[in-house]
Amino acid sequence: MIPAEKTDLRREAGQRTRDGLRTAALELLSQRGQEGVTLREITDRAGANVAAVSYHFGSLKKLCDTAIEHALERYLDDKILELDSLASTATLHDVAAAFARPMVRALAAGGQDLDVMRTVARVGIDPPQGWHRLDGKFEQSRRGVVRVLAPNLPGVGEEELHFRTRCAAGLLNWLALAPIGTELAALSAEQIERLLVPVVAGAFRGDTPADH
Amino acid sequence: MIPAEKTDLRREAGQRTRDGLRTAALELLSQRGQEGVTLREITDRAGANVAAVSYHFGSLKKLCDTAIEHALERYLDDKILELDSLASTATLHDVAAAFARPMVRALAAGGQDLDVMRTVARVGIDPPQGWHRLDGKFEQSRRGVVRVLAPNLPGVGEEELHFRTRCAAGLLNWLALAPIGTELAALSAEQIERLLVPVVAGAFRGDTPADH
DNA sequence: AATGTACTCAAGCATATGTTTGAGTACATT
DNA sequence: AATGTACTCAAACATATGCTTGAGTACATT
Repeated sequence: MIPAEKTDLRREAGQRTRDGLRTAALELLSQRGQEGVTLREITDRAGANVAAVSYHFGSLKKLCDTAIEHALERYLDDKILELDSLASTATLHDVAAAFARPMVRALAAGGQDLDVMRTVARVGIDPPQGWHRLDGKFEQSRRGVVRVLAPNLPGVGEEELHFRTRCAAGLLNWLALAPIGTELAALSAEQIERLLVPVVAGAFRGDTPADH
Repeated sequence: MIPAEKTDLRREAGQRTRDGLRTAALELLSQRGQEGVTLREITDRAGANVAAVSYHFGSLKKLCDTAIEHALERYLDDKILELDSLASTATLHDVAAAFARPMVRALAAGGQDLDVMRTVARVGIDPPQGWHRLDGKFEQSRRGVVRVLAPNLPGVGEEELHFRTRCAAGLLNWLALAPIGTELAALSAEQIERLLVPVVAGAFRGDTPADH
């Protein structure tokens, strides 16, 4: 007799409700941001009762926090995995491609994957206070980029690499949020990558008058 | 007797109220975006009565539209002026510097200049429908960039130049909105420029494996 | 069969929000 | 001085919003 295998239909229904609310919240957060989300719009979309939010999450705020944190973790895990797959001999183009790939894939795929990216991008603009659980993964991701970037750009200081990394990340986030991203979404992942990776790589490399 | 020189104190007071409301609206729009702005917060900040918004602008929506359009026009005029000042012999670095300068100045100056940039950036994410009055200036600005960019990048197609221009603009907009912009604001305009222009120029130039 | 548990639901509550109203004030015009 | 105009203001209104309540249902445990 293994308790874990017991299927309590009530708990399953509750889990479905929670997932539905979380997904609906993510969708609206990705479109309108934290300020533009309303309780009833979420519950309507999820086919749930308004009271379900208080019951399962405590409040609308907590539901949004949960949805955002879930999205952030998916994003960071994806990004770290992509960077870790790089060999130490990775060229600048390889680094830029790995850096951009999660966003490229999300743009091409659309749907929930893109909702995740858009929500993460919005959080980059309006960062929630009092979140520190994912700080480690954030730092891990940043250090990962600088680590594989540095060998390709020996003349650039670490501080400047950091700045360029954040610029490149901002550029990708912008694509997720702005209309140009929607235009890109009509293309295939390969086409988006061909267009975008040179720009990211160029931002990493930088271009100073002394180069010529 | 010149009617234009008559000072009707009532009209002057009304103009002050309008300006105050518009400024307060811009400030809040730059911080929270269109969804996060409330009537009473604007009127409180402007020291005006709630009815003043309906009286002078018709509705909160129209006040916001006015504030946004005002900001957009200031931004576009500034940008076009900066690009027009470029000689035909401008280097890639010159182009990038001119392209980034309005944002660099706003970041260094802060205050209302930065509010304008932030609001413009937010509009880039959530574009208002039914606005076409400034379409011409928008196109003028875009064509201006491509025009001075093309001689520096003979191997890159016009479509790709357009894409890179939009990426670079997105990068700048991101700086205006995200916390990294606030961090930059501690620096002088020269320091920001030294850090940022190479990144913008690099994004323009692009970087493909064939280059090496 | 009896009790408890996990969840759902319609209705209601308090507050926040955009807008309107009608009176009132200060200035300009005649 | 009398009338009209441009504006301000406190109050009220209707709706939207987040949240709670108390009853009700379906399942699990004993």
